[in-house]
Amino acid sequence: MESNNPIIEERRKKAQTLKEMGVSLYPAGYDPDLTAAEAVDRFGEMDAGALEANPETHRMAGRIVSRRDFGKASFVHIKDRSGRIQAYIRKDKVGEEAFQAFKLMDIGDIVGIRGTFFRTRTNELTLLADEVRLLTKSLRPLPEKWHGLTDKETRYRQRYVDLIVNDDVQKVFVMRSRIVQRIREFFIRRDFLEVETPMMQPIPGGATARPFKTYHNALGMELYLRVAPELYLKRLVVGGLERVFEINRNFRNEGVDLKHNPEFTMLEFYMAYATYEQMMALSEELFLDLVTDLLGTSRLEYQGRSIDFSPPWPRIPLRGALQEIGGVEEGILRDRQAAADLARELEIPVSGRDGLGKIMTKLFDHLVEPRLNNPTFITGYPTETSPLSRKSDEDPSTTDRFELFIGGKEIANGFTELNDPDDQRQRFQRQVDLREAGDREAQFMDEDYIKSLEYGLPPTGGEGIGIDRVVMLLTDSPSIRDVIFFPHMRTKGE
RNA sequence: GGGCCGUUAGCUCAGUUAGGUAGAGCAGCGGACUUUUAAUCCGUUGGCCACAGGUUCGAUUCCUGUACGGCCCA
Repeated sequence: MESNNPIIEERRKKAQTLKEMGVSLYPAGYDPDLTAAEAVDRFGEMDAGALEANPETHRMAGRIVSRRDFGKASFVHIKDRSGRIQAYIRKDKVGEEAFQAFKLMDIGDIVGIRGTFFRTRTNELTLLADEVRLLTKSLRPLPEKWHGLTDKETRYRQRYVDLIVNDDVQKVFVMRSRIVQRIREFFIRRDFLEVETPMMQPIPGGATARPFKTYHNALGMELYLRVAPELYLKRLVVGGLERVFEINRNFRNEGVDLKHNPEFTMLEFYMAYATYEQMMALSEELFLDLVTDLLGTSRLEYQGRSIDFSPPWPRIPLRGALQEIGGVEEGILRDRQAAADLARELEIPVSGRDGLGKIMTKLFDHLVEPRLNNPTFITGYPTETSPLSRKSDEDPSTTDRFELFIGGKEIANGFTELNDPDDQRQRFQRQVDLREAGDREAQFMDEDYIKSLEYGLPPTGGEGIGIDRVVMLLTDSPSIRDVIFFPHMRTKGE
């Protein structure tokens, strides 16, 4: 395809020459005994004299990321999983033949270097090579050292290049891994069981979203990629597992933007005998644990704004938030027509089948959500838009449900679970009616789930947290694509 | 889905004001150089200007469409 690229041609020539010299281009394995970070740990405090007196020899391996040549010597930086370290290769140390071979190695090649440590005149800890071995020949040129790779399309499509060149990228994904690990520990410590439930479901349930459809040949049936694990996890609570959580992928057939990728990672957890109020308290604990452990403070900077995680976090009913923060008059929130008129004024599309509750949530998304910077719970979601939540004992038009907003983004959604099978059937039926009226996001009737409720789901609190968005917050990333290794993009024709 | 913007060397970018078939830095290649770190110095190669049409004597430049991307809105 790019065989006419002169740089690649040049590298293939070098590879050929190396081969002819008897150098293997792709030897098997190596045996490094030290990483860059370990080298700094072990020798970072030693001064030039102490290092000189230290005869320890080590083998290190990594990719050459920079190179400064002299006639009979060269400085390179190699990069391994822990960081970068400089090495100094001298002809008189490695020998004539090896130095000839080294001259044919490029930025991008992966090498193994054995030697002792010393300090340069500029005091940089450096590995003085007595052996350099080619471990993998690289045929493609890397982006330049100074500006690096900034083109977003290339960064996402060729994440491997992004990772080689942009050190901060790896930091984001290391943080992502730590966040997930810390979340696991948090729940396991509280006697939750980590479980896995179907990603392919005959009836996609648990969230209001359009699913992806697929087909199972042997079973001869249509399946959907799950939009949420919720209904399966609650079946497990029916089965007596009482405290379960799952961290896994959900799939939603919707657009791609700064906050949405068609597949994303969700944490859901369910706790028998808990209420949505306890779930809110648990959320505060979880986030405080994450932020203090991983960032060392209860405050973080996100896109230039400071977010303070110190509990307790405000809990504001949806209606109240619309009035106090959104500036909507109370009367409008009692009258479907008035609310719909306001929405249209704000250029928010309203469908004829939207009830007052649905319109209120649309107004909320527009007027209030972007302004909730510090962690805030919004409660009292309309029953109409909450088909799996328990109705409030005080006001059956609302539910025992909350959403958590941080940094102007929806981060979590939790509620006291609806465990009355007859009520659940009616709620599903309402969704089915909406679907028949043309709402492609409406949910399906799930008879087996109702059956499970008929066996008895204990009073239970449940919650879902969007992991990608949490990672965005803790890594100060503006786009969800920055926290997903391979975000979805259109394939490019050749 | 709609609007605006972008796509020029491996990478980062100029150039197109008012049409005359392209330039820099880095990387590469050749040479000098055994403590550099954006190494330095001398020399030098490299382009289907995203793709397809149109206008024109002539298009990277103007027009239309397509693809992909970015940002904003829904």
